[in-house]
Amino acid sequence: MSDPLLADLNSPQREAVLHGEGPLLVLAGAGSGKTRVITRRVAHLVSRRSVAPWRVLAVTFTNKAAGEMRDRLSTLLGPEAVDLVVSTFHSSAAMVLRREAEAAGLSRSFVIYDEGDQMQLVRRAIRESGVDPSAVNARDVLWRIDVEKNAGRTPDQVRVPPHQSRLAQTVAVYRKYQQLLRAANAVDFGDLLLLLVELFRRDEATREKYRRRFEHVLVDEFQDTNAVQYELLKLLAPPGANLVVVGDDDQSIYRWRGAEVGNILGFRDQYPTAKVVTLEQNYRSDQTILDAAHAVISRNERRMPKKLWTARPRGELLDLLISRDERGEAQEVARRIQDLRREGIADYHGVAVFYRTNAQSRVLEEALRLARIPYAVVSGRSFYERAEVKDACAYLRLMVNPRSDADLLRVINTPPRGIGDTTVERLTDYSAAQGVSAYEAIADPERIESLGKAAVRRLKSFRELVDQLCETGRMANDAAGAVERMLLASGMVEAYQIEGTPEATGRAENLRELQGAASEFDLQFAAQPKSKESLSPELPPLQAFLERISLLGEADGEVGEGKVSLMTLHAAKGLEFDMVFITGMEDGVFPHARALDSSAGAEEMAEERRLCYVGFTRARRRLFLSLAQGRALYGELKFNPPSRFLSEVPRELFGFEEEALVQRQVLAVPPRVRRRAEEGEGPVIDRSYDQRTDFDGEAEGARGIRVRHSQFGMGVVVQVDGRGPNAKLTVEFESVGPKRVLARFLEPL
DNA sequence: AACGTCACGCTTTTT
DNA sequence: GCGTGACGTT
Repeated sequence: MSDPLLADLNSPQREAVLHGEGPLLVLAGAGSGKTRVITRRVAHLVSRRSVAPWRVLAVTFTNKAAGEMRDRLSTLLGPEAVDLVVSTFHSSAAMVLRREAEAAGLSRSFVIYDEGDQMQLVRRAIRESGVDPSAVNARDVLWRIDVEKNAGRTPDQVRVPPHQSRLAQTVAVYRKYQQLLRAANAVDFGDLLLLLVELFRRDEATREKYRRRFEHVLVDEFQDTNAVQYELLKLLAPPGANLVVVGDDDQSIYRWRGAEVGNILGFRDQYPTAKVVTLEQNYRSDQTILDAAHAVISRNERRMPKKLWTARPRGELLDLLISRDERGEAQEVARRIQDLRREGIADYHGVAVFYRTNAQSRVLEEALRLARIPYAVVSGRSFYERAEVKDACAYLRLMVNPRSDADLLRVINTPPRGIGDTTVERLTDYSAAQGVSAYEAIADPERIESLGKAAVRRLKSFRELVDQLCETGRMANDAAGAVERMLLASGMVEAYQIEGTPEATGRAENLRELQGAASEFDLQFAAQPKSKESLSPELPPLQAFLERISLLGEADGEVGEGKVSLMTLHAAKGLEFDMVFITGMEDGVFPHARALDSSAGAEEMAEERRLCYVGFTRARRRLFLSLAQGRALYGELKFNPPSRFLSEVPRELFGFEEEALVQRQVLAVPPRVRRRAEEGEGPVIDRSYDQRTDFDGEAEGARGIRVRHSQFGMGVVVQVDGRGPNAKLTVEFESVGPKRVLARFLEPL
């Protein structure tokens, strides 16, 4: 037992690492060391069981996770780690698709379209598929296409029941959209997986080739896999194969992106021989935090039973912060952060503030700035989303693949060169009618009869520009040089310089930054050790760079050094902090109003609850839960009740004087609920009874009681007329003074 | 082609 | 309450 790969593992972890042949499901609770299990297992396979590194495929969801795993494996294995295939679903699929481009019906130089390109293409597909443009909405259609692709369905596989003309139209657009993608030699993110599934289904020889190659397949965050991803895994690893999936059903928070918790819950149905190992020892949080998390998550019905425990002490009690409104909340958070720092309990780096929706970040940022607390919003994107950067990328992709209509149309008049909407429309009409790409159409613009002389001339000169760029692209032996020449030839930088405004200067700087990113890439690319077993096909530097920026959002959501981190609860997954603040703990904010909607399925609420579990379990030492009594939402002031998740946490886990809060009339503890609470099992805030009918028969006695109205907030009943839910009450509100309202719109506190 | 204005609608967002 | 997209005006 002196093997250093095993020495510091607990017994289930070791069991997972040492597991021999066949499928394995590792149910890894939050903070239970799952990445450690995967990396050790891979290291063990290679160094103790003589598995060739290139026969191991480890798949993750994010580039960041893949990068971390690769780093850890390099440390464990040294140079041998180079041959391991550690990458995201999408990039490994892209690599295989490029290698097998012909069989998959693609050209090897296909480009990958992002959401903006997709949107543009959908709009065009709507126009060209003959469906009534006013009957469909491009956003909805794109969403639906994504859903179908995530489910693994091609247009032909979508079942349209009779009399569903709307769906039929959507499918027609989907079909056209696919044609346009193929014509442009482009794929979208969904295609990367779907086309590979199709290829593996159709072509047994190719499927066998990869089955043989990947003797061991390991999947991280398995709870987030969607139907196509699972299908791909099943094709690659038939029952009985060495497939190791690691995940936590309780942390499945991407259902709306197609993730299927059912994949992990039902894994044993697909892989009946799978061994199951459950990791429940948590190495991150104090017990109090784990107890709170468990109290919330255990209310979900469809989950694998497990309960985290720690060898660590109980730790501090939870803090509940209650503020008047969202600005008060932000100030309170800032104040607490300063306190923590002053008392030497935490440094900025160890503090994170989470919120349910991005819209909440603004007020928080303002308060932190005012308090001079350094912070960083972890969003993970932005740079590659800027218009000028996207334009530049469109040029780069054109250099590799001029048939890419989305890219060509994007930059045909960027910078302005007198090719207006009318000309573009005539061009696309022509190219659609002729069934050629826009690039092919402008080879000879005279053939487009509808065009005037000036337009023809301008299109010709644009075509020359594109050809020149393609030539440059072919000759380039590094990405940075190609970017530089593109920036010059396209006139982009020049146009911004002429404009001269501070904004334009900023844009020009961003373009330089892109060039900088390219040179950085070139250095890495040159230094990268290449093995002949590498899965990634040999790509010219510019193409490799493009592949990288298409598949890699940005320099992954960096948690700033010496800064407080601000992020959505979703973005928090996988991270950990000493101190965690979760703001907006109100029904309607978190859980989100959409999950509260009675028309929403219970699964929505279950997912919010999992999100809450994710949020809680990010905290190592202290967890601050914060709510505002009133909050500006969509431009109007809303008074939402405290989050139900708060009431699910046992009261003894909170470090406050309940009486004081009741006196401040912040916590609603109606007498009968209080009775249960005093018996020791009740929650702090219980609103499980139906408040709306609570005035029934008691209306006369309602005078003087405190109520809450969803619009007017807190108030006191001063007069009662009538009985039951339709009784008219006069209420003195704190915010707006006296109002007459119906009892059923009030919530007694 | 650039600007204005109006209406809408509105989580989360690994790739 | 704010940003986006669709339309209309100059």
